[in-house]
Amino acid sequence: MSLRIALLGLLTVSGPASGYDLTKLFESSINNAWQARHSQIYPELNKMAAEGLVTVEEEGPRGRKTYTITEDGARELRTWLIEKEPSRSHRSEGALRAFLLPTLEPHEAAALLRAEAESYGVRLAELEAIRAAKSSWKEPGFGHYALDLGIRQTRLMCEWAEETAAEIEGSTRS
Amino acid sequence: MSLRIALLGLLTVSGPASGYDLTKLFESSINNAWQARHSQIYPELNKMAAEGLVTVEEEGPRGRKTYTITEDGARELRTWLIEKEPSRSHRSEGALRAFLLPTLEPHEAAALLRAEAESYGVRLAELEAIRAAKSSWKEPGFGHYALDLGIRQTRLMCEWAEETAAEIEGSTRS
DNA sequence: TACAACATGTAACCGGTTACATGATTGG
DNA sequence: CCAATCATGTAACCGGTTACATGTTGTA
Repeated sequence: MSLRIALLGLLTVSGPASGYDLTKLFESSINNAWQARHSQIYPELNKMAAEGLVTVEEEGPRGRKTYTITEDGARELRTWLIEKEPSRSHRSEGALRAFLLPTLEPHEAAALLRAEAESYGVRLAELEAIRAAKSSWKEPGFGHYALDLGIRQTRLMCEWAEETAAEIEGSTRS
Repeated sequence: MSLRIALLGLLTVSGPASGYDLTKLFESSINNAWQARHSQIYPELNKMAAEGLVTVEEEGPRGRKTYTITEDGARELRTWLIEKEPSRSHRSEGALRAFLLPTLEPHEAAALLRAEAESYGVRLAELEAIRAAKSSWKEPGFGHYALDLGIRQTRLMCEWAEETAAEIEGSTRS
């Protein structure tokens, strides 16, 4: 159900857009929260149109269909955000790796964590660059909160990996 | 592929176990990193047995099959941990919600965040209780790192929600 | 003897990925 | 004219969830 919510959200903020536009928007904006390929987006838009959550207001060249969110669609989005309590269960490859660390030799686990910390560090720098680029920019709106959250989470992973590596090395060095 | 990795990890640390045992172990240990139902676990164990990653050493009453990890299985786990670089893409309902916040009125967004902070706070207390119960306990091993990471992540969400609510309220109150 | 817990499986379905397939328009 | 990009779709497959289905053992 979350895919359609994401699409309704994008349509709310971007205004009318085609499936093609939305596919690119997915990649450029919502990417660190959710992902979807065009092969999933197109059929979903058709389903939503059939259910009246979006409408095709105009058809352009190359078969382009421009979708607009309807009142029903906006209501659906709002209801999901406010009334549906967030599901607690989630999958995280990072957490799974954390869980499996003790199956390795301590020096291997520490090395793995150092490498992970390194790569989270790189990612953190990328995200901070994006924020820096946007801050001197117009509307403080879209993706702002999600980006802030993403930066915090990435920083956390980076610090956790570093500290845990140190902890493992510390308790081994005796 | 991660399901089989998780199963191999559990078999490594728990020793030989049945599908039934593993299903319960999933719930009680690895739960905040990954989830799986018995309907997924049983077929996967059969597949892994066919591929030689685990073996059925003994069959007990009620058709109970006790699986043991093989050297091939241990190698598979180790290789995955060390050689496969973590996939960066992940889905997070929490992050999606963050992204969608600006589609709400500021006062609604702030209220939503307060409620989320509240529920993350409850969850945080639960996790800390688990850690406290385990700390005065035996082996500092299993689930330790994953639990620590889970606590940090939950605390982060709690703080982020609280601070973001305050930020939104602050910028509105003019 | 009845109920809870043990124990394993299958089938239908849903969401997501990869790959296949097609064609129109624009710019160099 | 050719290539890149715009633009939409379908089919096969995979991982995961829900529900269905069945039978055994221990214990109150």
